[in-house]
Amino acid sequence: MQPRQRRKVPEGELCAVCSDRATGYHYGTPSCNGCKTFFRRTIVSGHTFVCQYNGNCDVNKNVRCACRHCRFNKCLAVGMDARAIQNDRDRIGPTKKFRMEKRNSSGEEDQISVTSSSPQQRPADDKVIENLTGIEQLCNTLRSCVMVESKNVKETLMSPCLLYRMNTLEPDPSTTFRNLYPASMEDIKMWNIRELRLGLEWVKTFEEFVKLSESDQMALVRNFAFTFNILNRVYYSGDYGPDKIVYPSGAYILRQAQDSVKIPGCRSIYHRQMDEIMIPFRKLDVSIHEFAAFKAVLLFNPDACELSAEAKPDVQRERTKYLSALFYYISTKYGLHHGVQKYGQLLMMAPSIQNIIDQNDENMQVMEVFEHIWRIDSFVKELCMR
Amino acid sequence: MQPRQRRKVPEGELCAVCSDRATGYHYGTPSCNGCKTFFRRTIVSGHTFVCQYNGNCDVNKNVRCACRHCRFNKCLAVGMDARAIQNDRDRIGPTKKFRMEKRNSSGEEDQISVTSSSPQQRPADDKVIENLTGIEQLCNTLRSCVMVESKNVKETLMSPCLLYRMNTLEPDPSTTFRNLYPASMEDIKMWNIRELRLGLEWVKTFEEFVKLSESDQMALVRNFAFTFNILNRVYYSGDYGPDKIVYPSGAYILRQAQDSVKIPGCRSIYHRQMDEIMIPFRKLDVSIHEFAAFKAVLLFNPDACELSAEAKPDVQRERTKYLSALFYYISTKYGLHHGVQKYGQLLMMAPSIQNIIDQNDENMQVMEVFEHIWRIDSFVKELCMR
DNA sequence: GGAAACCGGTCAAAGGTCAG
DNA sequence: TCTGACCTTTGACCGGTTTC
Repeated sequence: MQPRQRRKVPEGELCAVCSDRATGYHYGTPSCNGCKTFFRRTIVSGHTFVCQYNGNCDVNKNVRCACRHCRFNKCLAVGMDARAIQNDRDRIGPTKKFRMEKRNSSGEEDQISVTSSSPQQRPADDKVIENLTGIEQLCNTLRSCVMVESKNVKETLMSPCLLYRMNTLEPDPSTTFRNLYPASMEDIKMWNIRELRLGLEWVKTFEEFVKLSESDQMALVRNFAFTFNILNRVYYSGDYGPDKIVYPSGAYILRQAQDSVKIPGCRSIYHRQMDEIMIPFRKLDVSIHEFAAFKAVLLFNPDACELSAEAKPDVQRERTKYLSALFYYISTKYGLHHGVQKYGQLLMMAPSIQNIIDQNDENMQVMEVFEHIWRIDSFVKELCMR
Repeated sequence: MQPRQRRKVPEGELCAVCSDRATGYHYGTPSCNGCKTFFRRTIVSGHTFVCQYNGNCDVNKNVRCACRHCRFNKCLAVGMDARAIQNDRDRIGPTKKFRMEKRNSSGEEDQISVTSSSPQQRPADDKVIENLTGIEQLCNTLRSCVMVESKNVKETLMSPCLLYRMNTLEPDPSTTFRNLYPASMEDIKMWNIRELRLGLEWVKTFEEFVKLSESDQMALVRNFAFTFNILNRVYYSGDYGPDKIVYPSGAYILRQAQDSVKIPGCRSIYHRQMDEIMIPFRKLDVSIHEFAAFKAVLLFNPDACELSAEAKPDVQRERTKYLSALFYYISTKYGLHHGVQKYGQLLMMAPSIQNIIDQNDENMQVMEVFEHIWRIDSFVKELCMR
């Protein structure tokens, strides 16, 4: 078992799911015997339930059996973690009637249950996710550090990765939260540049990325830079409701963008960032692990414009690697049936994101036409102009 | 469930109410299935009965149904405890075993549902795929039929679906293959219109689509029409190598589009249709089942522009339905490990497709500016112009 | 080494189903 | 309609393993 913290459940502690008396910490959450068993059975069987009502049924001791969909959702919501479910209890004991005899040739027997894991696969996938998550957290620290802005894109790609030299960096007070205030054009520009620079440091942590030729690196980065920017902006936005994107500094953008940040001739894409990315992320309850893996999938885009034909197979292979890791992470956490749905829904956010990025590109073209008014930073230009 | 004690009912114990064979302790009293169920239903429904006689009717196995008043009184008299009755539970779905009609010697599917359970599971998914495939094949026949072009989009959406009236239609000789030849602008226009009309017939086969309001139908259709067009074009293109898209008539488009079909000011998107859709489809060996399900996923886009907020949840639910069905189809066919990869790769084609569609939209804008030269068909305009 | 904590397994007894 | 044989689901309890 994982080194889960062993704690004593306080006398009188209640089940986080149904408020019955908790019998201990089960799957990481104080819970009663009923909810504990219900959660395990649901994961192991892979059952998926459909709410007969609106998906917001009450769950308490008296009615906990009334809607299995909402009960299971509550289990997940209060933090029950399916990874604490053990599937190989019979490693020594001969209690189990039938053992999965062997996976010779066909290998089809693992079609259905998550529990019959392919042993060589999951540890590797876990490692991948763990690694991505670590990088993600480093990134979150770097976001609030002083970053020199002297280098251009190519120079930055060639330089050693800042994420591994964080001890040499100092916090930047202009990034820290004081209070909410409407973002100015300057705020938005500052955060764009900062996030794009962060993105360059981030991509350098991928071994397979660094192996690519300079021009292939540029192709992937130019394809991905603004996606990285927008995804981080909305994912790490403070949650002040569905109508505000809030930067770490407290600067916010409203659904109906303030006049001061509107650009004539450009269609606002902020409301779409909220409706099609921020809200779905929150609804899907995307964890930092899933978020990091999703970004890796998007970075390794074999269809990136100007990517060389030679690099495509490698890029595709990396994408597949992160897709698999993401799937195993999600299906282990949520069970196969729910996992399949969450995985599908997450991936199907990609076309909407692409569409928003395309709209942004178009806006940049417009801004370029009025260059004398809306000067686009040269760094941003290098990364985002076609 | 508050079992007072864990005890087994002794062999040959009789029902305390009617002296039938007891199946266990129910509500604190050894009783038969009939009296157990009768007691619960009476309590839950709140019915009160009146005795037709003197209130002292005999209650035994043979006459226990004669007087419900006296049966219920006896239940109480022998100690059945209404406090052991619980609240309503969730539905559990069909309990009768059903056989898969497919003949399959390997007996593997017994793993899946030895005893069936919740309403939506694999058999439902199979049905979904089967249904989509049937429609897909009807579509392929309709593609080569004479189609009147008199109606506009809304009228077409209101009319009965042609796919169910194919016997009234005649083959259109202009669609049949004679020989390969370079497509003219007229060929391309003709096939665009034909495929878009086909798309309107196709969407009408979706029950959930037809249920939507007129404006929501329009939102989905306008979002999806050109995707349907391009996907069918490349999926059903004859395979004459990676550099040709070939219409059923034999008209072909080259990777480097012929001058005759180039539009000044517009970026060619044909090579991208080949590289990012046609070739991946072939590499992934996408079957007609998978292709049909993938299109259904793309049709039900909850982020479609101008889709009403009320319709979003329904659209999302449909998307999830087809995502699940697609996954189960693929994972059954390829096994979990390879299935996950194929599923992920297929879904991740969506952003590239979106990008191509966006480029096409932009081209349409350009064409519109030169309207006097490139007249866009009004039907196409209705479906594809923003 | 022993107690505490939490894992999965068990099965009597709840509720749900659907021909008859 | 109501009934009840037959089905699934539930959860208190148990033994085993791991962690202090």
